[in-house]
Amino acid sequence: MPELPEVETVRAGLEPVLIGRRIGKVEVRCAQLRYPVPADLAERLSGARVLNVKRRAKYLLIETGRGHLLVHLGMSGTVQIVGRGDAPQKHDHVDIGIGKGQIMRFRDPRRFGAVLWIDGDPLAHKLLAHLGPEPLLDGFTGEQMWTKARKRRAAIKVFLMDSKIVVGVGNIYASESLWRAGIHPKRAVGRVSKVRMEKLVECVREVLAEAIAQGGTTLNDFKQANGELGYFAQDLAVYGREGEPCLKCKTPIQRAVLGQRSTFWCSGCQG
DNA sequence: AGTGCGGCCTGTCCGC
DNA sequence: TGCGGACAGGCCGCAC
Repeated sequence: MPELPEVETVRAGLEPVLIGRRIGKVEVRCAQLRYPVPADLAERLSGARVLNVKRRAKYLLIETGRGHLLVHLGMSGTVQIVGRGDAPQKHDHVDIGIGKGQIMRFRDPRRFGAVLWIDGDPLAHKLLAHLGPEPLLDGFTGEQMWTKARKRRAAIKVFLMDSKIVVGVGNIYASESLWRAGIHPKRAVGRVSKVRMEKLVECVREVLAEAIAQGGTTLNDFKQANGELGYFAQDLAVYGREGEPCLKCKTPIQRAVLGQRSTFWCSGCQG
């Protein structure tokens, strides 16, 4: 489910609730996620104070006085703040007591997500150490993208979704950004000019920022930390619109599978 | 080194 | 109504 805007929306929702709270009871009902939830999570976490709620790529990093709790939402994960009396449902795998009768609850039907503990510097962790730049920060530039694209033949859309190139751009926002930039998703990345790469970087930034402003994209099950839905779905120009008219030129939107993922584009606007 | 694919899971929807 | 298959927002690890 969640790409960067969705994870950032969750982060922003958790931040004011969690900072300063002391972690209480930790209950792991199902430890078989993408990676096993550490057996000693409760003993490491219980009693720790939350200092910060951070994000790197699509990873949530909850900083405590003892270390970091890493949460990844995978395809179907949500994190909700609920009351202690709120009975867990089938896929509510991890509950973390946060005081004031509240629980931070991790739900993930498909179990592609992760809940891990990190001692020391989280950026040195194996999962985070080799990630590319954050798309909304200065390290993400057309120049840098263009340089990395030299002599590569991969499709620009697949390249854009490579976390070593840039993080956080998933399947929805890759199609959306390429439509805005007027670049065909199948174009070999080594044949995209520097100028068009700069345009693409600008479009990625715009799309992500607008999606964050709308609270993310809810297609099926995405929810913000407070249970609200995300409203960017109504602003999607190509994703999920196969056969419908392009918003700019009325050409029917095309769909194909690229790198095993559904890809949407307008053959009129994207050369 | 770059590329392409299998696999991890459950739920939903569609055609027969 | 039931059943098989395709598909779904992510991403690691492995072959070539």
